[in-house]
Amino acid sequence: MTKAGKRVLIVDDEAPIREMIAVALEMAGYECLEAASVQEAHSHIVDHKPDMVLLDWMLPGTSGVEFARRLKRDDMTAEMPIIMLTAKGEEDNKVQGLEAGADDYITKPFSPRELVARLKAVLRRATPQGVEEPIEVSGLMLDPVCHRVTSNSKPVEIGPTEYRLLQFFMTHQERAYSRAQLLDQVWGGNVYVEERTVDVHIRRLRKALGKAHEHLIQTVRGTGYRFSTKAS
Amino acid sequence: MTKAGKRVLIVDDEAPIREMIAVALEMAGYECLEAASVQEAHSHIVDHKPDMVLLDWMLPGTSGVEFARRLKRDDMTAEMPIIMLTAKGEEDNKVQGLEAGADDYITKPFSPRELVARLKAVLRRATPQGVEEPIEVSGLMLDPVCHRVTSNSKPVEIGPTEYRLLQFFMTHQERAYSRAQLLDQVWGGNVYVEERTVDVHIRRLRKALGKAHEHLIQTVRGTGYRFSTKAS
DNA sequence: TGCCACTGTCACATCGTTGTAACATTGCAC
DNA sequence: GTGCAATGTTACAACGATGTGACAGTGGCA
Repeated sequence: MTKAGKRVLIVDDEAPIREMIAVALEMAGYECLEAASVQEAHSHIVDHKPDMVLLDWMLPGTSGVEFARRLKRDDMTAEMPIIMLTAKGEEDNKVQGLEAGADDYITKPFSPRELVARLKAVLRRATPQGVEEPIEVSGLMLDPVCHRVTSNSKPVEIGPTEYRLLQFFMTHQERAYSRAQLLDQVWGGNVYVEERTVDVHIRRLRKALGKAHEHLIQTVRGTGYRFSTKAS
Repeated sequence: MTKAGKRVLIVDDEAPIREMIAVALEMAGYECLEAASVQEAHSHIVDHKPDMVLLDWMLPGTSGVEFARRLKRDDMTAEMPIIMLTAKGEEDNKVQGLEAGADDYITKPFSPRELVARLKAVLRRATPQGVEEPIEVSGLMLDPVCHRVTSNSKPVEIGPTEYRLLQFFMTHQERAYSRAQLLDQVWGGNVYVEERTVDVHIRRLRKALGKAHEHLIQTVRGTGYRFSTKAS
């Protein structure tokens, strides 16, 4: 699953565009499914469980946005990353698209290179599929299903960013990450945020974890941070 | 390498613009090279091997796109990230630019802040981290991934410089290095520090390693130091 | 509309690290 | 052994990196 090319479902009513995208993705090592309509897309999703969806804005019948919203509402597909495609000049749609739950947004026309890059970024960010097990480290527990964190059974109140940060750390223990890497992994590749912002969120996270567990997040001077149970 | 300011080549035929960009980047800690033409750019690339290129769309002679394409075709420069600059209203160029291999695309006028942010993001993405294996020598272990050193499984507290020094030694065992060579390799070529500074850091490193492993760092009188498992 | 949670950024405080000098010790040549 | 140069050791001030609190902007929600 990690090694094998991920399955990407391409939903667009124009065959040539689908084809072009498919070729580009296959060259990059992805496996492609194509759908011209929402109905077709739906059956592909049920049958083949793609790892992500490339969704055109304009579709006959149900619009792309509506479909995206539907996918996000359904438990079965809520975790599936979506990239929306839209024609030039409809930049305004961006907001709607992202609000509907899309993970990224590309304006047509786009280069294959850009497409693959964004797709990679989105997939990288996407949480591993399947049943997500709670992670527990010496009394600190993060439950992805309930989206909840407890420290020695006491609930920990943290914002979304701190949650993602903690989740990343708990799924990548012991390893040191630079601020830049954390921005990539936790914030997403294409945002422009100061590196110092990471420090602030680290601080917030530590504070929320309290004395019981703040030591798990270690500063690696001159490099970044690390989540580790071993003393530094 | 990571720490040192990256070298950025600015290619634009208008001197004031180049200058403005250069000032912004230098304030952000980057080293700038400027070129007014493709020819000039080319020789800069050959001579100074910049880490990335800021390329104006409009250039006398060979166009920016053409130059970008050329860079991507050449093995030597294929990996070099490119950000294209273009005047407002030429949005259509975006596709061509990205297809030519540009990694990002900025529309003039832009804020220095945006420029630096994007540049950072592109550089971040372009620097892949290799899979680095831990190195172990008779109970002394250095793990580059975790950025951690242990002596017989007990953590060793050292600063960044001592860490780099130890890493260098462990990847270059048995060989004697002069203070000058160590400054070159560990501190980086273009810094001026007293050679005696090396002695101090050697001392700090030995102290941190403790009796168990300090003997691995041997003094080569009249020459420098050596990391060796054999007794001197 | 106003409230509230969250985010990103800044300014300032704090702490670790760094390079250097000054002095102590060692080893070698004579 | 003596003298000298090389190296070990320590202390310290300057600097840079990180911690910390405050703030304004944003968007959701009642």
